[in-house]
Amino acid sequence: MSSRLDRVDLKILRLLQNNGRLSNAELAETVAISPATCHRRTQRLFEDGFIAAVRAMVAPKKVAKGTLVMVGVVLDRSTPESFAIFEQAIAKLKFVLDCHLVAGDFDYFLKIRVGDMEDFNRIHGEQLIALPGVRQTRTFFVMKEVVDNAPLEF
Amino acid sequence: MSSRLDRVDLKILRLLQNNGRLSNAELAETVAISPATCHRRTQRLFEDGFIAAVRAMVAPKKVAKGTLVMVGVVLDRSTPESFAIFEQAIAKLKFVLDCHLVAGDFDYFLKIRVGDMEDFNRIHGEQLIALPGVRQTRTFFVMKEVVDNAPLEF
DNA sequence: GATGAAATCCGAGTCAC
DNA sequence: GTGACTCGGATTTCATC
Repeated sequence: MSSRLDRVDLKILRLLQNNGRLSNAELAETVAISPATCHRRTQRLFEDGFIAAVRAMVAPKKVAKGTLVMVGVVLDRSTPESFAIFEQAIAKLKFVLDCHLVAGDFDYFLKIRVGDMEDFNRIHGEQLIALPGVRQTRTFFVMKEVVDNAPLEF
Repeated sequence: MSSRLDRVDLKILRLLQNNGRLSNAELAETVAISPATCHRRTQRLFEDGFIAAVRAMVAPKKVAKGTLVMVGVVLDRSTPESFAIFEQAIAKLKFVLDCHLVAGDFDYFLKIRVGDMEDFNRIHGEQLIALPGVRQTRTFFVMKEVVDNAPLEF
């Protein structure tokens, strides 16, 4: 099923991670194999699921999503049912970039992108605390994005 | 400098965000304009910085980075100097995907990807608590990734 | 079973309009 | 903004190891 990766595969993965628009010809030259082979290798990386997707990273500030907020969520009850219902509801909120079930003082951690603080306050009041089973939320406004979404190192 | 976006531009942005490998021809057909026009539009979106980058999303589990951890960090002192030194040091740690300066109970929030818990424990002991000015860290192991890195909605 | 050379075909990028 | 034209790359075929 999941075949192993050799040096060349890893090189291709890293190159495409840094620039998903590299042409097959450029890739082939950089990793020093023929275009035909490179094409086959790359195709296999997609087919075998090593590359989940290729995405254009839209600059958040350019589309009025310049404000980042982290939110810790505690539910009323820690039952599988509560979790399932909460997760279903979360999936519909498009401003939620991350939602992770965690061990510790919170049940969930959310990473949210909105236009500004006012925007967030409205969303918080109307949508977050209204989520099923939410006992409390703790909001951490991001004052500075030091590293956001760094490429995976492997 | 930062020109306005019309319907067509927004469509192109959203399409490329969902599939950064769409050819210009496919794009043009989907948004119902000529390839030449589409090409110029897309080029402009890059030049004007609306698309910061195009990246292949490598499946973390496939490259032994299947364990996600959120870490809250408190520094000894909340001075600009402490912050600057900490941020400089963080930038060198390749396993840190996110690092955000936040308002609230913590100074920084980190999002970290490692191979497994053992891996994290080593890193925590050897690298995280050793970061300059760190008073304490609070670790939140992610037990379930409900939503990770969802595409931006705009 | 993988590779690279060659051959075909299609899209990128540029032009005039 | 469109349509046409040219060139280079994507993709397939095939012989080879």
